[in-house]
Amino acid sequence: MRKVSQMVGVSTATVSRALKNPEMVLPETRDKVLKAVEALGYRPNILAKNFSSGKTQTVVVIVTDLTNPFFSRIVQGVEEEAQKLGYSVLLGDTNDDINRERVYAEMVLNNRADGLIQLDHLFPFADKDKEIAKTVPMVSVCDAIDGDYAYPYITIDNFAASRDVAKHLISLGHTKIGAIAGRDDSHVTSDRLGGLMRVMQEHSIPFNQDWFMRGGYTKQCGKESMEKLLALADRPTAVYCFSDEIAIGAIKAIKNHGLRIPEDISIVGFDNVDICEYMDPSLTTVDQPAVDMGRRAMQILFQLINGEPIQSITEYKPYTLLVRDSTGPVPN
Amino acid sequence: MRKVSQMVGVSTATVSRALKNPEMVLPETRDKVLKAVEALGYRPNILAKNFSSGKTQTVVVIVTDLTNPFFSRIVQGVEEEAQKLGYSVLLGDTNDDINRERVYAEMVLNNRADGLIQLDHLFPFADKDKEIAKTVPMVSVCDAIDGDYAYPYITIDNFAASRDVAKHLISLGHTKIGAIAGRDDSHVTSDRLGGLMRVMQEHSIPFNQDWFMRGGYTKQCGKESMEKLLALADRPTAVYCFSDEIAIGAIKAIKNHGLRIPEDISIVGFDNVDICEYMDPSLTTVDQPAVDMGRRAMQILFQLINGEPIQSITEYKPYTLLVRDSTGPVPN
DNA sequence: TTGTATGCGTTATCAG
DNA sequence: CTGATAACGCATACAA
Repeated sequence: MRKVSQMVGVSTATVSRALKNPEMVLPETRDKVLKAVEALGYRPNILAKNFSSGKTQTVVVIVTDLTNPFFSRIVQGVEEEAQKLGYSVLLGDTNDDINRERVYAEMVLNNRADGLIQLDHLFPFADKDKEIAKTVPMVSVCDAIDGDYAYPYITIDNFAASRDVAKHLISLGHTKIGAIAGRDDSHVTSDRLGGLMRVMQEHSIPFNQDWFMRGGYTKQCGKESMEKLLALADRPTAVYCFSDEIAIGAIKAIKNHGLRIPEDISIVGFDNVDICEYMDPSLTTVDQPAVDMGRRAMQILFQLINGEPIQSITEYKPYTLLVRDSTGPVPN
Repeated sequence: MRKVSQMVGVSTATVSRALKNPEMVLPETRDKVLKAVEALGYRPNILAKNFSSGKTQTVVVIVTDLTNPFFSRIVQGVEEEAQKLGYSVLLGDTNDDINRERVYAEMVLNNRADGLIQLDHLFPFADKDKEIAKTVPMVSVCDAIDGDYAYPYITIDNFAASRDVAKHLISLGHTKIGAIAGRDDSHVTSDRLGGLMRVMQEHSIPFNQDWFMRGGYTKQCGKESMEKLLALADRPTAVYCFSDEIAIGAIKAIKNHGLRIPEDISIVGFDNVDICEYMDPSLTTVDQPAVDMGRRAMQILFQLINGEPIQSITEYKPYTLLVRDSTGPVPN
């Protein structure tokens, strides 16, 4: 910048103004400065800018598993919006490791980032940082952050979505309904389970605890859980999987077992990732607007960072039950 | 930091040394400093550190489509290694938009990042930055950067892998072999196509240009390409897809068309993403060690950033042809 | 409108 | 071994 100012014969302050507040500078001077900038190939040093301003124009996104396409689509949404708002995205794939979660959360405390988007329900900070963490801009997607915090979050109405799933299965004649959940400690899980149980109860259908499995959101977990269900003497005729990944694993287990979908067992997934349409059979699932949720999370984080007021802590996005070929009438 | 120094009664320089070069400071002083740091909850301001050092300890990863699980696994590898080496990863999902590519590439020129990992073969910088770009630490994965550059890259021997695929199909009796490529302008494509054609030639099998389709690496493109092949009067009995995503789309098209795999048409994929094993039929594919490739790219980038010598521009990783159920004997 | 001067937090240099 | 001080590049308050 000094070189530019010398070349034009003005002060560095003028150069700075010409670039950042063009209207504060004579058009004539401005043009000369811009020409010199061009000629010298000057690039503002963002490090200095950040240092001086105390802002990084960067946000951290914490995700447990980037290979889950539902999460990667949310990240895409976050990033798209971040770029529009002039922010960069630091990726934090934790691989379910709590220590890495801490590392990424610390980035906000260290001024490496201005805010945090959590695609999980865990409070990512260490206990000793609890207090200071209350002041950091953070938004979560899908679920509220565990504990007594007031961070905003974007989600869908999991309870209502589950009711729709339950009604769909019951309308097909199913009464022996099982479920495979991803985690056993999140609101998402309890809301989805709650919606399912409520509707079953309304129809006087008993809920069999033996048909409720818990594990991760992965294909592998889905396969293992389904294998356990298949080993039961009395099996469910429909299984509601709390993610498409789980459903994919479950379907594999069922086919390995020599059974057909949906003739022998109906399967419902959750998320509506791309692959659902390409599955055989195509997967009945609940569509979550992943990209939109990511975008919206970034918008709200932006407001938080800039001290703007937030309308509401919880923001619900629309969901849709997509009935495809993996669900069918109950077998006789 | 000033507070800490005042509390202990030393200078800020001593505090800095106690934290960064503990051996340069009396153990006694050091302990006092560390205690004060703890007591005051002092956190080094990374912005200031970066500014002072001119380094960001950050790298940018440019990826065209994060939802492709092959890419997201490479990114996972990059990130894992980056964290080990003390670096953060700025994510740059370009969605095939050349402008976004530029934006991310500029981050290195602006001192927002110290290096760049390109998961694509495009030269990401604008023409005007061509010269300066030659000095930036950059590594690519899968393919060499287009143009006359000497950036290191990590890949597999695509030519040899394709030869293995071709031999496998020919050993099953196939002579009518088609292919669906992702792009028509990369080394990856020409190497894979070259390996296939070479082996066919060695077996005096003609290569039919009508059976060679080009498009993106997506499921959608795979489906569309396959539909065109199916519409042909004379169809291939085996189709080699240059990504698993393409293969998934192709399989859907074949099933929609009422044909069976592999009884009517054999399908080979590429990459060995997780879903391959869960497909019906499970997908014959070429395994690429995605996580390793990402890790290694980060290691080499690290060397580049630190001015260490690179052994070789090209680094080949081992691949494996995994024969599963989507390939079978040629139909009569 | 423009120039001068200062500060941001850390590290490095040099002196003590 | 430790203290004082300069320097990094930019933005801005204040002066002219």
